[in-house]
Amino acid sequence: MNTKTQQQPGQIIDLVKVQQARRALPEQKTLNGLAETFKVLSNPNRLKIIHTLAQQEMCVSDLAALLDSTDSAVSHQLRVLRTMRLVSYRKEGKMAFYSLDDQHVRQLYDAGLNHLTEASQE
Amino acid sequence: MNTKTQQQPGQIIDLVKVQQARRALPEQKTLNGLAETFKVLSNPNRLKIIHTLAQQEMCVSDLAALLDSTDSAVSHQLRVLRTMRLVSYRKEGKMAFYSLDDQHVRQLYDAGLNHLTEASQE
DNA sequence: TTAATATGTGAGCGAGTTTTCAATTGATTC
DNA sequence: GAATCAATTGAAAACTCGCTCACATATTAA
Repeated sequence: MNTKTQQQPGQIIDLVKVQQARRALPEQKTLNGLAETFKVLSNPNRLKIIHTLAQQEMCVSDLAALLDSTDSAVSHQLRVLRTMRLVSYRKEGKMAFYSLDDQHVRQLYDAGLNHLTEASQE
Repeated sequence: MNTKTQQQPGQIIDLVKVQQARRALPEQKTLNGLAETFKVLSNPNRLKIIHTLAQQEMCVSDLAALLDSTDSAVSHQLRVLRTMRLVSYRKEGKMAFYSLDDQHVRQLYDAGLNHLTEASQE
């Protein structure tokens, strides 16, 4: 009659393997944090910001010029990075000078660059 | 009249700094590739898949059970990973056993985990 | 005070992503 | 053959992202 075409969970093939794999996984909270960290690095414009601010501080309008973007768009991106505590800024008059405030992200960025160049050599 | 409230490019403050920063940036192509690589790691379920397949092969329905997801959703994710050549699989009867096929991603994943745990210790 | 400039913000739109749903394929079993 | 099962697929729904636009805020200059 109407027993629905079983798009339900699905059958487990090797229960022991699944249980063992589940134990080997990091906590969900950890994975979420990790995904968030990678997500912030998953956009070319944010990568440019991170790359640049790792070397020197820069104000919003100069970043906008560098990225061929608008002040507003950059400001939105900087808010994301600020919220994640990856950048900090100092105010000078009407200007805000941003700089990178997290070495881990910087190292991940470098690791990514290295792996990319290594991978392309194969 | 109607001179629009200057949401245009915006004024450059320090031209030299912008030019110098521009020279220091990697090529756009490189940044796009880098962003792509990080994007694949920006989802908790894909991280679980990568973590698991780095240690052992597993079939689709067991992965679905492990992720508390459906066979279909997992199959879609695996197609993404397959397209990026991060996983490969062998067929055995009606089952497909997937495994990780890219050490770079694995290393980036590990680097991310390390940095996350280091960061939380501060 | 008025104007100009640098930055910040909320709403909303279009594009992209991930899941769901329904159906299909290919292998196995009866 | 028909039934069952693992996996895959295509389309649409649901959700997320990054941008633009219009406006707000804050500082400085006239």
